[in-house]
Amino acid sequence: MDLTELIARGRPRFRTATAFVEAILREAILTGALPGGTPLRQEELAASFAVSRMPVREALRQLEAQALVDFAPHKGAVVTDISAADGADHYAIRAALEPAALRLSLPHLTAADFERAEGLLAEMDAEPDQSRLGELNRRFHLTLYARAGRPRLLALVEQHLAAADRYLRFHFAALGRDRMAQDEHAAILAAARAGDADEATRVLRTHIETAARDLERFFASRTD
Amino acid sequence: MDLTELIARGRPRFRTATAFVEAILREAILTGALPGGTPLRQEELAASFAVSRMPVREALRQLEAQALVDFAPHKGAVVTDISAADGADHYAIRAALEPAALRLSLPHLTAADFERAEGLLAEMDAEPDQSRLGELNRRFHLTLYARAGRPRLLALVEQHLAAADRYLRFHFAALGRDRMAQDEHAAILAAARAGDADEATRVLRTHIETAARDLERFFASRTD
DNA sequence: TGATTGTCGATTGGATCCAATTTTATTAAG
DNA sequence: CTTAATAAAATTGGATCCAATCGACAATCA
Repeated sequence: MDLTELIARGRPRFRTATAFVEAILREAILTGALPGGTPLRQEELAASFAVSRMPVREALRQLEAQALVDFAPHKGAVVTDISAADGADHYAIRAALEPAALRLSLPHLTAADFERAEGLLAEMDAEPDQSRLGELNRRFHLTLYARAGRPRLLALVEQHLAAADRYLRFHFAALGRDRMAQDEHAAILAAARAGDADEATRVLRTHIETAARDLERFFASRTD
Repeated sequence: MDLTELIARGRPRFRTATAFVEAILREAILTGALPGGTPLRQEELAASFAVSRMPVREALRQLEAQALVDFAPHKGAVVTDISAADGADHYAIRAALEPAALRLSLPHLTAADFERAEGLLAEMDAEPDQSRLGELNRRFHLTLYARAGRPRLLALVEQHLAAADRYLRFHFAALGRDRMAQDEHAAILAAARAGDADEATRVLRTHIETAARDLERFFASRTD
């Protein structure tokens, strides 16, 4: 288990030990540093974080509610496994939520927002580090939804965008970065800029559903 | 604070004290027994539940992740306030998720499922107790989505359906039970039975959006 | 030989205790 | 009388300790 790097920096950035542990663990799970199925022993984690078992326990509880770990009474916590079915589940949620968020947000997007989104696309084209692409992709999407004025909806979208990051590496493995759908991103941005909500949400939904199908195909070919 | 009745029965139904506390608190919040804004003192709750403060803390953490309580460091937990904005947020999420769930579920619904849904509508017509209507309404909706085969999506839908229950009482206060949209429910069921996914999801979305507008109007008239 | 039961080790769940922080009450100054 | 500073009380965050439960392995019996 290689959490030491993540732990080393940024300890005092957090108000409470629980928040600290929770943030680092979530990061580790979403980036794949802690793969699905990894058992999370409380004492071991507590030693790594140099805290007692209690903040670890509370952090694990919160991660459980976010569906990032599975909790079994007296058995312990395990990093939620990724699977074809789970991936399809996440993408189905994204396909439902994100077009709705975009539709609400679009009328209130400013020129500066579009500039920022376009900048993020350019960054993605130039970014060599695969692990940072997920965050850029997330920020691009969230920029377009940011003006929806629905905090809960946005929190849900952000959560499932982050969860989808766990599957992003499979897209790379299967298709390479060329297929990272930059053209689709550009099409979404263009339609949004033109104020065409129907077209923008349609392209966005297709974008997400295409990614879901790619993922499904990858898993299907892998089980052979 | 009147939790004693809820606490008294059904203590040994749960495997752990944390699960027990969490279930009762969620029930109390969703039914309105604990109104929005209520501060949740750990020691006080621990005494009520006859446990120590620790299971209370873990339960509160989980409820925080479910957006039912707000947590502030060193300040404590407070039952999340209901408001026009928050209600609109929940209904926006429902309007996005539920049609998607219905569309996935519809092709796999059986005759028995439709029977069950119809039975629930009949029960709603006959039910005099307002507090049980929320659960019946929830079960009607969930019956239609149950075959979606997407556990996470269904869990999200269930969570936000339950959250919407907190606003159901306002519908009663404003419109009375006649306006409880039984005709809309019947229309959704009829379209689903006919296998018309487009019509069923359209009516469902309208159903949710109408409820959202009613709620908004009620809040608007209330602030005068 | 195979199934069942019992014991031991490991791990989590829960309780109590202490520390840190916030809030409230109090006092002093303007 | 209001306000600022400060001290005391209340409340939460974290650590340590004990109890309960689960898993594995061994011993026993059919």
